[in-house]
Amino acid sequence: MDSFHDKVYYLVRRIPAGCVATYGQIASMLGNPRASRAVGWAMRAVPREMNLPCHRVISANGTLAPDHVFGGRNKQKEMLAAEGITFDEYGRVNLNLHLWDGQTRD
DNA sequence: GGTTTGACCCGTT
DNA sequence: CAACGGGCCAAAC
Repeated sequence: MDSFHDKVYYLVRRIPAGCVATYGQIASMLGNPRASRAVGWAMRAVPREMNLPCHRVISANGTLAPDHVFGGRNKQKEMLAAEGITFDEYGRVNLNLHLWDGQTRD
């Protein structure tokens, strides 16, 4: 369990409810700020059976993942909203409000 | 072990 | 301002 994507799962799992993290941020935490793509790769590679809050992982500009990943267009949006995440009129997450500090602070 | 792809990011056209 | 391309890294084929 030392592979890159394994660390991604571990890190994503640490994201507290009501917070979101960006691919670049996670990649940077792993030590590869350029590995944002690899993070996205790990996300699409991880089975949904896993207890992984992938809905809390979004792109740097606040846009959520493509709908086909969650099987529903606003599916991810609903889950985030249920956790207290708010969106702007463009359907994007307010990173300034919910962006994860990188520490579970818990 | 080289090629392809992937839920990205950033700069340039 | 929207679209395109290049670049980065890691895993699957």
